[in-house]
Amino acid sequence: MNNGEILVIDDEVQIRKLLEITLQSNDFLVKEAATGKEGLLMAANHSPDLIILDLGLPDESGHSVLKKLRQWYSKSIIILSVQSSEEDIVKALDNGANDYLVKPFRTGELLARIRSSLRHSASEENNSLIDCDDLQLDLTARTVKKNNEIIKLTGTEYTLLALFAKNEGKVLTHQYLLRQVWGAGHINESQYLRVYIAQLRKKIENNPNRPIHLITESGVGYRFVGKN
Amino acid sequence: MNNGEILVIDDEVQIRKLLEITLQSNDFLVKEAATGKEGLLMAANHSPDLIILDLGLPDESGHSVLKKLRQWYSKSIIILSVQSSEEDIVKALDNGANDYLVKPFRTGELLARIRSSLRHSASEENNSLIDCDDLQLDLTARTVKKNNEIIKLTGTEYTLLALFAKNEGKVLTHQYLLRQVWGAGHINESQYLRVYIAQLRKKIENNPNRPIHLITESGVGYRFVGKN
DNA sequence: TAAAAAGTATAAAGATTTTATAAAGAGGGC
DNA sequence: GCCCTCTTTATAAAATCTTTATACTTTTTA
Repeated sequence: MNNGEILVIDDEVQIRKLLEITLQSNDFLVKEAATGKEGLLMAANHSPDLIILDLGLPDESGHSVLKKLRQWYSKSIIILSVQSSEEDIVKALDNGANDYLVKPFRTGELLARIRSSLRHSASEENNSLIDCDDLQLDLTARTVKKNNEIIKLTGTEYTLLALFAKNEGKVLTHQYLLRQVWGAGHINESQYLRVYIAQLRKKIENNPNRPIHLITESGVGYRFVGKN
Repeated sequence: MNNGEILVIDDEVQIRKLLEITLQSNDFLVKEAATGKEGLLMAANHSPDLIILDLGLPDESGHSVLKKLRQWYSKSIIILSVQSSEEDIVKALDNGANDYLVKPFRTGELLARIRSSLRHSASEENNSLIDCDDLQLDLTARTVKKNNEIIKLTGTEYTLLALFAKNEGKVLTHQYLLRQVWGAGHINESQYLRVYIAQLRKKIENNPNRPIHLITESGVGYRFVGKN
């Protein structure tokens, strides 16, 4: 059996080995590259189903590799980063990374993210009907239902939720959300976002204190999870 | 067997081929046009049951084709668009498109939308009688009854209500309503709309202060709800 | 590990925008 | 002219957005 081909771009040999063993035992075909240059080459030759990219590469920064990949590669890229460099993570997400993991990571976490990303890119996500377990949103009718009851949302609330739903499973940064919903002039008004996230949770979550749909990624942004 | 005739207006030959194969193998009769001009002509000659229209046409913009079609063509139009142009999609829906698909799309998704659109317009034709709990409209006889009593509506009131009834459950934007009822030159006269909504509520709602049929979506438009 | 710092959640007050409604004025058909 | 409908105006009411204040949680530092 084969779940797909994954390219790992990382200079640390221990990490590469760990990933190789973990992924292979979960029936992924694994390719490895130790430098950015090598990684770009292998990506072009193999066109893998998913790429895991370490931001702390020696020869050229992971950011530059990410940008070069994104010029032609449209499938999922998951980045690895050390805990301290939150800024790097945000920058990478803004540059088109799909998800991130902070080192050291649990392998269960890694596999969950990989599966989520693969599932996501497989279904292409251009639905105008988005159906979670208890939540249903219809982008042409502009309606949101929870357990078949229409939920009344204000214009801003709806815009925000629709944006999340269209990017299910993916972390959206504060900057990105503020730019998309309030416009480029308001990317520093993080408080707006907090207020509206709280309002949405109050309306769509069964228990707003323990949200299962609108998840906080502290220091980075928020993530919408439909089904798990 | 024949499920109906579909006209595809798209300049990309690959897309046309893909649609032709997909649709024909699902027992639709397919006509194709590569330009807007050709598409308008074929639509007039064949009067297809549904039109699939690419917004990115070369000779005249898809929007202009859509507008010209909507001057006489009342069946379903599904638009195709590239992912980036969200503004285009909103504009097209405002101009009377029934649904949209973002390229690249899965063929399953496409077929689902086509079936949904055909089903919808079929039930619209057969049921030119629209029946809510306490409200009944007959689109061919141009009459509206509330609890079996005929309600007297002016021309504008009727046009507006019929438009709502044909789009039950869907939020209709101010722009769209103004364009459909008063014409493109009056899309800024939101006050007309408010006056007529108030008048309609006075006539069709049991309690105009707490409407259950004509729902306000503040900042966006209105939505008509038949039964709940 | 505990304290400090940074980031997040939430309610609620104030400001602004949007909507509702009545009623007066305008225009057209009979 | 009279009646009906449409358009315009004025004002009240409602809804939404923004800001403020404070409590809480997570992350970082020592």
